[in-house]
Amino acid sequence: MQRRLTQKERSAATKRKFLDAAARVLVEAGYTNLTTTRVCREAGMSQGALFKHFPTKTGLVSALAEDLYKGLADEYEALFEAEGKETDLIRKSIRNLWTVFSSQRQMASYDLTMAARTHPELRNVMEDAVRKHRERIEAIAEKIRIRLGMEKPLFNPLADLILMAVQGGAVNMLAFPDPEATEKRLGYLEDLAGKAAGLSRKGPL
Amino acid sequence: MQRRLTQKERSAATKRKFLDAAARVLVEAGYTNLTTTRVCREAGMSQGALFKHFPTKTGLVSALAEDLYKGLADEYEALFEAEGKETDLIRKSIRNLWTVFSSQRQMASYDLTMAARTHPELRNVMEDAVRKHRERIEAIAEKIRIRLGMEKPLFNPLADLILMAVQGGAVNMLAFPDPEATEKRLGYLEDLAGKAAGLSRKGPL
DNA sequence: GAACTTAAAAAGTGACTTGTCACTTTTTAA
DNA sequence: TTAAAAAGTGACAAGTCACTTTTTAAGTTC
Repeated sequence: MQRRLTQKERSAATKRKFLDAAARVLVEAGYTNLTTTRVCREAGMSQGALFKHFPTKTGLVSALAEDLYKGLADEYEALFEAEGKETDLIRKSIRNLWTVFSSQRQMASYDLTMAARTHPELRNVMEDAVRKHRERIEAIAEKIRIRLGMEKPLFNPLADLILMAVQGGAVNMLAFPDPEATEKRLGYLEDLAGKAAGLSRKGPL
Repeated sequence: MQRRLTQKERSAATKRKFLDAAARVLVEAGYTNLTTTRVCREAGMSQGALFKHFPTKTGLVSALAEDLYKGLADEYEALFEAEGKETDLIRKSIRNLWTVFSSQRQMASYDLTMAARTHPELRNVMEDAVRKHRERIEAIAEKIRIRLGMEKPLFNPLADLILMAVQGGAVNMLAFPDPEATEKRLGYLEDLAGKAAGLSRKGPL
């Protein structure tokens, strides 16, 4: 027997339903097809309910953007924690980064990023979300640096480049998947990082 | 006195007008706001004229995608040719790549890329255009490799990584510009490439 | 449990979308 | 010169969009 929900719970649950539905629509159909009508259908709710909780479509999309980026950083942190104190940290960190940046959720985020470019209100929200997201990723990178015992002047540029490359690889891959080429390029990245780390005692790369 | 145009010329000129107008709309307003009405207004032509030359919106957008990618590769080739036999080829090649990949035209292409993800017909066209584009860029990379006298096993992974990183940097920059961070990261890339090239006589990186 | 408040559903509304159609103007060919 | 073909016009049909208004149901308070 299901206990009856309070208004607050009902409200929160409905909001969540809409955000999850919107994320699914975004992944499946892209921002072009992210209509309020479709989100409502996906959520199994009415238009009225949507506009009660998110007075404008921009409001919904902004909330979605924040939710997506929070989820991405959470996921990366969880993957990092799950590694424990294992060896081969560099390789695994790159794989983790790749896992996150090639996910459906990231794809949805890129879709929103492109939309935000010409949508000032959404843009402001996303600029903020992206900055916070980046800070969380950099915080993890710093932990990795300490574990590896690498110096900042060597590690930081390397980490920056790896992040750039993973992002570039991901945006390509998400649009036009090519698993073989992707795997090859990930290998290059791992080699580079491995060599650079190996050289760390002998001076900068 | 303006000489009369043949039908072929008239037709070609009009098509070009629509393609250029569509590109401008795409850059200024994004794919979300790329409507046939707006393209016609921008081109100073009627709706009927547009649909005479491009029977569907998808047709117009597909033609636009091909046109954009062709323009991007042309631009990169032109920059490469303009370099002549100068020194500092690596640094300049990275800058050239960056120039192309951070251009308005590239931004428009990314917008279309995201749209194509959930638009099968456009997707097919773009997959093709992107492949051709990549081949042209790789052909130039090969010329650079020969000039540098580097071995393929060293150069090709490096070039791949640089391309990935430039793409990643560009997609970030186009959406959320940060000239300072961008310049810093470009510097990292140049350092990496320079060091790798410098090591080429002593074996792989 | 009656009175009140909030949530959700149902049924609009007007603006905007792609694509069409009947018609005019320009170019070509005989 | 004239008939046919091609290019271009602009109003409009059919449908979808974001959002509102009206009605019903659920939850809260006295």
